[in-house]
Amino acid sequence: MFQIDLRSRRPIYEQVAENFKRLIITGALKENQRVPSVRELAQALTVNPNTVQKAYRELESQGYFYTVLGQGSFISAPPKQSAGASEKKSALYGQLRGLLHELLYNGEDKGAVVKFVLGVLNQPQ
Amino acid sequence: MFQIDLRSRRPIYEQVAENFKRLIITGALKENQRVPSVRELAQALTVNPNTVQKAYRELESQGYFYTVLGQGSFISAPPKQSAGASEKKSALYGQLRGLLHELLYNGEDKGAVVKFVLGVLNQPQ
Amino acid sequence: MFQIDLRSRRPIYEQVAENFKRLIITGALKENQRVPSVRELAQALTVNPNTVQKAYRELESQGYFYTVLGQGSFISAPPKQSAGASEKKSALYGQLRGLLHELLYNGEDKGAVVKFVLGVLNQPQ
Amino acid sequence: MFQIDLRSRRPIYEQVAENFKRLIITGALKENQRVPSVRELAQALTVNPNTVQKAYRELESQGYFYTVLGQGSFISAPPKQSAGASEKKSALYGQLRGLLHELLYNGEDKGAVVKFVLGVLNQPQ
DNA sequence: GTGGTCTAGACCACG
DNA sequence: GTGGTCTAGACCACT
Repeated sequence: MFQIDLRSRRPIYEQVAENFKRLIITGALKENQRVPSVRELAQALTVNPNTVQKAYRELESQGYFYTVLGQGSFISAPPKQSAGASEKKSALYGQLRGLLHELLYNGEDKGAVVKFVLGVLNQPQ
Repeated sequence: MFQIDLRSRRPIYEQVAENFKRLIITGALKENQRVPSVRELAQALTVNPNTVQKAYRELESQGYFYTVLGQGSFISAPPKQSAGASEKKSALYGQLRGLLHELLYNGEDKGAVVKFVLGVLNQPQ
Repeated sequence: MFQIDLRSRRPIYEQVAENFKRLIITGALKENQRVPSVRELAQALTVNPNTVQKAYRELESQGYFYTVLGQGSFISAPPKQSAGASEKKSALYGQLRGLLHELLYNGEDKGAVVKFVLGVLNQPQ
Repeated sequence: MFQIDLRSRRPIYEQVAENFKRLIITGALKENQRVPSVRELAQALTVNPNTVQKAYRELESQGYFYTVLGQGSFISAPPKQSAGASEKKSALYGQLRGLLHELLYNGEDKGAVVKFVLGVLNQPQ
């Protein structure tokens, strides 16, 4: 499904959660699709089941997963426009600003950045 | 100078370093400008001098600061275009792609994103 | 494992790091081998764990060690031939030139130096 | 005469001493040649006279300089073969071994190293 | 048990 | 006064 880097300073459970978020956000995992069970994934990644469990709990609490008792975990629908959404989006915009500044600071050409952004935004989901 | 969140899970020294990086890449701190002494900043933030020291040390090892013995720490010049730079830039582009996807996933309009990006890129440094 | 000189002007953490580098570049410590835990080594050297930690941290940031959370620190693989490598090698050559001049200045015979160099280079790793 | 790097972590007085040693060892400064006065050199390098003074003291105590009261400092003759010499040479050989290992560890070719060493040793002093 | 963070407080070298 | 080192001791997150 994906690889985790045991050597990374980042906790494994965060890496697992991050990977799921990425797959969901990019559309690789669709709404209501079933995800592997904790034990299956733990075995596949050769990590402790507790670690995967922790990742799933986090994903569920952040609204990316939902769980049906006895059936497993599933991908949630994308968020509706709610009160908290604009708050989250402004946080994302803040990160985006920082990233753009960092690219410029590292000598990247503005045109290249714009081109890249347009390329990403226009690719079909 | 800036605020840190003592309650955050993020280590204090990382927050300090992150804030300095932000101020440097956005151009708020200029080349060769002196930064507060370890003791001064520690007092201002009400943290232990060792903690600030750790942040400064990291900033120095990453090339953002340089130190003159007995005189203090100073802002380094922006990185030259070296061989390692492209590696760093591709990492930044990877983060950028993820961020753009996340904005779209949260229902943000493509036009608004493009507008924001152009706004950031065109503002005078 | 090795000895450090508590009286030396050289910081303890640098001595520790230096010793590990020596063991790594001479091949005494192999890739992926586990190194003593911070606490173990601190006890063995009768220094503070923070001091050993600092050494390990530096070795990690310089690419000699890698860390697996909750499991310990390990020896990294030798560096790939990257762009920055030639820069480092030319620095080493500069030191080598100085060292050779110093040997000659101290009256050492050229033949003896050459013999020594060939001996070191040809010994099996 | 030479440049010092104020940004280096290395103390200025050590840099000054090191530079003199280098010039003496490579034969750029000859026996009995007069060196600049402390004040002259301090002005030329724009550093504190105390710092230059400290460097000169160190060079004198290590036998590279000798001082004639009221006339200034001069370059000493190369060391005769004394009891301490072999001790120093074995230390230099130790450093040499380390340097050679480090070059190999960084992927340098043995032939290139040998060629470099021969080149340095055969160049006229 | 592992590494990582933080504090309090002391001492040193450098300029 | 500046950064740098070190200790003792506490607490936390991860596996």
